Amino acid sequence: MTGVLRDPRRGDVPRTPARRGGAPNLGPRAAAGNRAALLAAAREVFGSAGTGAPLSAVAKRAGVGQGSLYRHFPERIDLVVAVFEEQVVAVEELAAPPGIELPDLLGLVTRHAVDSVAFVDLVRPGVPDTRLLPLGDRVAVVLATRLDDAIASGEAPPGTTPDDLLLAVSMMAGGLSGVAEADRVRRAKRAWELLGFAVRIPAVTQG
Amino acid sequence: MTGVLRDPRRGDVPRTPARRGGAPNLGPRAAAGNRAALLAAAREVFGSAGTGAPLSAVAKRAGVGQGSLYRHFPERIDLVVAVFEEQVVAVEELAAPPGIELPDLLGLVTRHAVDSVAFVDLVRPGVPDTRLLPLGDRVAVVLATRLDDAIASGEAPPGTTPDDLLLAVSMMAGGLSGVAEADRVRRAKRAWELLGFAVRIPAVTQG
Amino acid sequence: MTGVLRDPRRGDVPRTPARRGGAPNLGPRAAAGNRAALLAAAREVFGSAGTGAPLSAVAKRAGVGQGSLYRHFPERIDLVVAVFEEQVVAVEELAAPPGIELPDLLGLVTRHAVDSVAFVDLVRPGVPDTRLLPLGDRVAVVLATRLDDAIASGEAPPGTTPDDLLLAVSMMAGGLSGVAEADRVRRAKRAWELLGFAVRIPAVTQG
Amino acid sequence: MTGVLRDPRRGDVPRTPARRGGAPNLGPRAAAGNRAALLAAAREVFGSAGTGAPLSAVAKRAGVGQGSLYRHFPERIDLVVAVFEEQVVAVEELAAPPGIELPDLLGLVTRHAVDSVAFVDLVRPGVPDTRLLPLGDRVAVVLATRLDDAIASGEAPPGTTPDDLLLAVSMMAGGLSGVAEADRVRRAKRAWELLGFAVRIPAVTQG
DNA sequence: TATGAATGAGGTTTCATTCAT
DNA sequence: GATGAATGAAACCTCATTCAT
Repeated sequence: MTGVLRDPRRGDVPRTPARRGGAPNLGPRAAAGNRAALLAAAREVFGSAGTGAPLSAVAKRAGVGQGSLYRHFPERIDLVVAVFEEQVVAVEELAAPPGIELPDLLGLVTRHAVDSVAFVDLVRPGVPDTRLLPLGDRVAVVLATRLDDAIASGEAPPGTTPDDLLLAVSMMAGGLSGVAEADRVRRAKRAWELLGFAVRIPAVTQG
Repeated sequence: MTGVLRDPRRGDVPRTPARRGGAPNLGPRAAAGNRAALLAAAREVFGSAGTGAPLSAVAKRAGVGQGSLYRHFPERIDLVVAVFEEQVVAVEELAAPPGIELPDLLGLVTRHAVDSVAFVDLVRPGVPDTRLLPLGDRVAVVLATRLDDAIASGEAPPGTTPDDLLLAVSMMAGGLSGVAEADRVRRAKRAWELLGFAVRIPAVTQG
Repeated sequence: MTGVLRDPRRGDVPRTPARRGGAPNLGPRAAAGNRAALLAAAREVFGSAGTGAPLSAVAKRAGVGQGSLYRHFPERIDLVVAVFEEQVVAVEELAAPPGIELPDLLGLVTRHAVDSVAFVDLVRPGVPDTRLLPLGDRVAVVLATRLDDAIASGEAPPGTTPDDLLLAVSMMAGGLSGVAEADRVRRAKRAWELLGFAVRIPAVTQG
Repeated sequence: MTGVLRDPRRGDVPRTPARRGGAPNLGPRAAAGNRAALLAAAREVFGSAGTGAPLSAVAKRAGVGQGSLYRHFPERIDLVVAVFEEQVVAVEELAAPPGIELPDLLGLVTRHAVDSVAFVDLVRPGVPDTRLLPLGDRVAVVLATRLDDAIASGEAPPGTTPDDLLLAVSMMAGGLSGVAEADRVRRAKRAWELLGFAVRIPAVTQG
């Protein structure tokens, strides 16, 4: 009862009860919906303000209490990873059928980059956290499977290595950073032209 | 008694977020077991982190939902009282047979104090809640029954009053607060020496 | 500009300017006064709520912004140490003149304990932070200088060691914890009687 | 460029709280030197932590009071502009003599990008502040003067427009973001290869 | 009745900005 | 003109408590 330097947030200090009107507690049924809402909100917030955006903004946009955000995603990185994971999965799924070619894959990646400033963070090496690297690797693996065909058909420059693919993606994304929404697609297309890659950018985000 | 509080940041988080039907709801049959588990968990958590420890830690350690904790113990003080009650009962039971003497009783109380930082809360007057006082009184009553004999046999200083007994107990406990587990027993023994009381500390908590 | 997982508090997120009416900025001249006010506030807040009390309460009671508190005392322990340091210095100063005896020193320590629940934290070993130990040691050193005389004159029990002095102090303080203000002095006196020490408790805190 | 941001929690704290007359106030004579120190500090801090880094870190690294920073650069953007301006001037000066070619200019720009994460902010359009655009334009103007010669000599791809030059620069910078210091030059070189430009990167920042 | 998720108040800490000296 | 302290808004995170299932 008289501990020195205990965690001060735990202790003799009386807390006032929570819950005094406000949003109703919808119970556990809201869990899945809340998680989805948080992901969607994070996608938008991170997309426009970067992955360092205030988490309180994410919670607010999701219409969810701060505590719920932390229950689902205890650390910022958990949320970041979850957001990127969705996009990586989308790329992997797109690559599943055999007829898909590199321009389609680059196109989807480009679409994600156009929709979210934060996407660059995924494909660049040297990132501080270990859980992002595997995601970048997964993208690299998928892209690499179509590289030889693309070079053969002139849709990628000869001499392109798998590493170059990720470099090219981050360069394309770099060309978008700070660019107004309306100009992004045009800039992205020109970036790929300068790099000598063919791309087919879908109209809307798939998955 | 060790490692009671795991990193709380990792605590309540659902690993598989929308998993339905996680732990089996045993219904009413679990009630008695849950109550016991909560008490045991509270004894350990309060023992190492004080009676102000997070209740979520108690529920987690008991392997019980938060709601169940609140059903059994609507307020924090209910849980605190229940935990102390166990110890008081143990003292009373120890005192039942006629051959038991003051050093045995003080020894058991000391054992409780050594095992739990929170025990001081019980034996000191002026505590914010009124339900702790009767518990302290019950201890006082039990101890007082053996006081005269103890004085007569030199196991307590002459002139000791019943009030002094509780004061001495809280002094002994004060000498323990903040002391590492390993040193507690030694310190407790020296404390009783300084006070001039004989004690016989049992090896493990009885009851 | 697009760093992943930078410290989120530093970044692209626009901040709104501070300073919109409120307390006037009195300039650096307020520094010394603020520090003193913070110390006084901490003494009171820690004294009644323990050293784990909310720092915001300290800042508020001092009439000082949160930021100023952190400028002067970047971590909680800095404030705790500063508060205790004052009391230790007071004991050391009291001990300076030759005529002072152990009962006077114990009396001052008792006065501090009576005035502040938190004082126990200082004299007990095993405390998590390394900066508190030296303060406890300083008290021990001062008290030890008068121990032999005190034993010789019957003001301390024969066989008392310097270590016992600190144990006795924390026992006395333990006897006070949770006790209402009005009863503290009486309890402290009785505690010292039980321990067999003579004390002379001053009427008000010196220093 | 390394270890720019010391632990901020230890930062502005007064070690000796009430010490009067700490650093000597040199008065107006310090003005020019302070401005230069602030610029140098900002270059390093922004270079490693981005243009959103704490201004207090800049002031501290410059060894200058917070107030002085605000006197010289009332808003963050003023400091950002001033930092970039230096680099633009360096490019312009490099371009002054007639023998200089596009690979030299791109090389200098690349050097700046390699040395500073924040350089991307300059060459991308759509940046929130209007005062960065002119700087980007000045770079564009300078680069454009050598474009035709570069195309003619095969040092730039045929069909490159002046706009493409800035896009290419921001792409190269995008390829660097988040990359460890040691790998930057290698990545930058490969980026220019993918883009089909010749560059001559100087060993150290000029100007 | 048990479960476990939701909520939000309140504590901590940082940092942009102002201002007396 | 320089200094360095003050201020407070806002972000972070925890945890007591409620409530749908």
